Amino acid sequence: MAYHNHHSHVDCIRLVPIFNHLNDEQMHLIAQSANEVQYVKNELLFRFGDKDDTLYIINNGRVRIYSLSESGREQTIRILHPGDFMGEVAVLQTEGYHSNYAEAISETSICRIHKKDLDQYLDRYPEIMRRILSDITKRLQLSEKQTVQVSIEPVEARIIDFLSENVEDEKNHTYVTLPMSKKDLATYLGTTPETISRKFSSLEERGLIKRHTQKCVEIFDLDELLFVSS
Amino acid sequence: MAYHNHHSHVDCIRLVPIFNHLNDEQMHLIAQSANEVQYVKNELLFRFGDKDDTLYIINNGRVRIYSLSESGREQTIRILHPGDFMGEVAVLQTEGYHSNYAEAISETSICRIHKKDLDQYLDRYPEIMRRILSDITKRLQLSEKQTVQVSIEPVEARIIDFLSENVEDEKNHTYVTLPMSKKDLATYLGTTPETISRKFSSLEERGLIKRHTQKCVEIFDLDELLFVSS
DNA sequence: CGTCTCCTTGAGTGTCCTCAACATATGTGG
DNA sequence: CCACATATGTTGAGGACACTCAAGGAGACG
Repeated sequence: MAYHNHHSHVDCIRLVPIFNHLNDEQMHLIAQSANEVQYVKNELLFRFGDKDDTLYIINNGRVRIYSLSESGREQTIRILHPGDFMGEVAVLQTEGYHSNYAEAISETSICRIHKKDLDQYLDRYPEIMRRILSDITKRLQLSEKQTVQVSIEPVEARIIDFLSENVEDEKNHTYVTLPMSKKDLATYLGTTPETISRKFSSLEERGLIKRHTQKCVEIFDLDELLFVSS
Repeated sequence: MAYHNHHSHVDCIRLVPIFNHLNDEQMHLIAQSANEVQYVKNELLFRFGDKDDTLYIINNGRVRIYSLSESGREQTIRILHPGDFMGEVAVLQTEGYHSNYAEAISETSICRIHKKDLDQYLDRYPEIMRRILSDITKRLQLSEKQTVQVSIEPVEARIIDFLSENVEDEKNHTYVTLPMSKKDLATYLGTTPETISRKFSSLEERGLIKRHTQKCVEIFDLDELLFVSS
C-alpha cells in the first residue's frame, strides 16, 4: 500500500453518505484527520484477527469482504463501492479485532479515520451517528436475508434472486452486468464456480437467459425467471 | 395480546442495556411513554411485511425471530431474551416494514416505545444511540458469522460450534443446556430435526457426548470435539 | 392413562460438491 | 503484437451429504 498525505481529502469525504450532509467547513475539518491509502488489485487491507481502530472509507475502486471457513473455503460477505465504509469494529467494539478479510479487487484508494477522531465527530455531529446506524441496520437486514437464502434456497433460486436485484433495463432489453467474477459470485452465493457455471448453462438451455460476455447476461423474461425460481 | 397500562414501566427500562446508564428520573421519563404488552406462548408479535414504528424491548420471556423461504421453510435468525430489543426497522428505516417474523416462545411481556418518542431520547441522550449502534454492530457480526457457517460448514461442525458456544462448566463435568427445542435448533442451524437427531446420535456413538435429557447434553472432551469438527 | 407433540431411526433420492480435463480470457515480457 | 503463462470459466463423471417421506418411540400434559 502507499500513503498519500495531500492536505485535503475533502473529495474523499464529500461523496460519503455518512458525511455529505455536513457543510464545507465541517468536511474540511474531518478531511484533515483522514489519511489516504492506495492499494493495488488483490492487495489485502486487513485480515481476520487484525487489531485496528480506524474507519475505512472507499474513495475509489472496490473492496471485497470475505470470511474463511475452517476448511479454507471462502464466503464473500459483501462488495464495497466508492462511498461505502467498513471497519466499524473500530467504531464501537472496545476491543477492535477484525472478524473477516478485506481485499482490494481493483486499484483502490481509501480514506482512513482514527477512532479517537471519529468519536469526536460522533459527539459533535449526532447526524453522523444516525447515518452510520442507518447504514448498519440496512446491512444487518441484508445479511439476515443472505443467511436465509444460503441456508434454504437452492442455488438456482439464489442466482435468479441475485440477477433480479442487479437488472438494468435498456431499450426493451433486460440485462445484468455482473459486478464481480463468477468465482467471487460463487463464494458470495455460497456455492462453487462449477455449480454457477452449470446453472447458467441450464438457464440458457431453457431459453431464460443468454450470456453475451462473461460479465453481461441478458434476461428474456424477468417475470418468467422469477416464476421458475419458486 | 393483552395491554397493561401501569403507570410505571421502569422495571422494563431498568434492565435494558441501552437505557440502564440513565438516572432514575430519566428512566422514569422513558417509562412514561412505553406501554407494556403481554403475549402467550406461540403468539405472533409481528409478521413479515407489517408496517410498524415501535421499538420492542423484552421484559420477560423469550422471542424467536425467523424468516420464511419461498418454499415455506423456516430459518430462525435469533432468540431474544429479557433486555434485548428488536424492531429497529422502526428506529431508522423511514419506511418501517418488518423483514421477518417474531413469535413468543414462552409467556412474554414486552415494552413498546414509539419512534417519535424514541427519536427524542436519541437526540437528548446520545449515549442511547451509541449503545444501540454497538448492539446492532455486534448482531451484524453474528449474522455474518451465521451466514458463513450455514453456507460452508457441514451440519456437524455447526452443531459442535453451537454446543461449544453454550457450554456451562460445573464440577469437572462439561455440559450444555439447549436453549430451545431441537426443532427450533434445526431451523437455527439451517437444517432439519431429523439431521440434528442423526448427528447427535453419531456424536454419542463416537463417545464424544452423552444425551441426558432432551435439553441437556454432556460433553466429555470439548477439545476433542472441536478437533473432530475441523 | 390417553393424546399430542417432539424426537428418533430407516430407506431412498436429489442436489451440489469434488476432482479432473479442457477451453477461454487476461496479462506480461520479449 | 504475438507467444507464453496464469487465472478464470466450462463441462463431465462420480460420490457424499443432507433432505424428504414414513413409521415407530419417548416425553409432556391434562
